[in-house]
Amino acid sequence: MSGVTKRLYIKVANEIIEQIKNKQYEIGDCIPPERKLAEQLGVSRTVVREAMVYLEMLGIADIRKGSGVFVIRSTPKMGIGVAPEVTPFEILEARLLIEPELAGRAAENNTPELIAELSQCIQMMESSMHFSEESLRQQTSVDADRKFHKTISGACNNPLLIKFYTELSSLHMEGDMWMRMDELANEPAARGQWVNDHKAIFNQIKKGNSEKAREVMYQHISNVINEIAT
Amino acid sequence: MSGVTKRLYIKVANEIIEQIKNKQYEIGDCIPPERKLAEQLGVSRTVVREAMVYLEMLGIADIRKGSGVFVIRSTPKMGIGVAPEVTPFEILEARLLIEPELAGRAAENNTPELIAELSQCIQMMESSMHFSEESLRQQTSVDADRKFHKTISGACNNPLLIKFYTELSSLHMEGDMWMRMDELANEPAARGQWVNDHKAIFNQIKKGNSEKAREVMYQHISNVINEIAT
DNA sequence: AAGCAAAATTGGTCAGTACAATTTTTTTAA
DNA sequence: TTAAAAAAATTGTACTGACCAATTTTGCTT
Repeated sequence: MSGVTKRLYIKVANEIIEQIKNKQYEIGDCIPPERKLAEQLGVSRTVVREAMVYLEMLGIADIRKGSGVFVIRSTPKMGIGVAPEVTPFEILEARLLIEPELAGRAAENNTPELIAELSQCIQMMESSMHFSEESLRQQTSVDADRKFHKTISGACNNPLLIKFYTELSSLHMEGDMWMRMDELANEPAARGQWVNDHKAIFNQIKKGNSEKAREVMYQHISNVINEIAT
Repeated sequence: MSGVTKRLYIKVANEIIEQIKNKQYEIGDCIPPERKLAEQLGVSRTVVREAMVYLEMLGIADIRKGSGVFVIRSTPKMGIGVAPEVTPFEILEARLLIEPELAGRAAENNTPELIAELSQCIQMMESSMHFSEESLRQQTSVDADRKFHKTISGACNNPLLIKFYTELSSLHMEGDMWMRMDELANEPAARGQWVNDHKAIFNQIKKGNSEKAREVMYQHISNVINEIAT
């Protein structure tokens, strides 16, 4: 084990993970009971329990009351792990790959409900353009944009792709990406382009033209990249 | 809060998350101290602490000794969250989207080190074909395949895409996907095709032809899908 | 008003106790 | 001898009270 860790339970958890990787405990085995672990590692049962909560979240341990703690895997399960450091540009690169596929799939699964939802988003975008109050206008257009893209992702019929999009989306909201995108959406010229992009995407999805839908979505993300880059 | 949850700390954590979403605590605020929370929710401080470990892992809480627990976000940060239920076919669909892009980018960043590593993988694959011992043959070829694709992903210069590939890869290893892929790789005919696919990918990356690299990778994944589907 | 020291607050850790679910052992009866 | 039932041991779950360490707040001194 390396480095100084703030909380003890992290140390304990890492210790156990290391032991698992060293094949001291195989997958399917159960690790020593809390009381023994506490004694072995020279810590209280409290921190061992916290370490178990940690290992359980990582998907490494399966805790069974009355039986013991069993090893499921040696590395954190998918969906869990450190989030990589990413730049806004890298996010957009990933969107450029993922979103056209989502749009294409949405076009292939263009149910009336989907069309209705997307149509509502477009209406929101258009009406927001004439709002007098600036802050409300921004909020409305941002909300509409998020819902538009999220709705499309939901229609792709592949939970993995949905998850990938969700991760991308959450990254946007974390940083100041949205603010910068709002800024550009503020300039009336860009604003028009922005709404037109979404309309084009909507129309191709509505028509069920998946190939075109992919194209216009690609173009849309490209536009966003260009406008942010300038 | 809905449903019966086994562990108390999950209940407590969900309760707090709900309160955050209901704007009882804003982002940046600090939630009540452990002792008060324990009293309010009618549980012991122990389970409140476990709930805090949970919230900290979710990226929702920032725990500062001596100060308090501060709210960072209202939803789990990227990279954290339940893994969706996916079928093998959905995994391959996602690979069909991601991996050609990775191959294309690898072709654009084809450093000598990359070529050397990939070349090594190809050699492993070829030599494994003549192994007499069956189990060793399988293990070697599977290892080589994993390393080949992983190496390519590492060359894409985008941590997000790397993470996506890593998640896909981990999903493969969880289920029995690899076993099925091994089965098909066992049949000598498919085995030759399989090695040829990788050679073709390698050659295009080596040549720096990103467009062709995308194509052959797409073809490779498609082949895998077809052979598994039959 | 500014600086500093004491006190209060708050998370981190510990030890011990009781309880509930499960597993193992022992007992009992066929 | 075997199989079912009962008892005991094991193991995770939860609670309590105490003490420590880092931080913040308070209040006093200058």
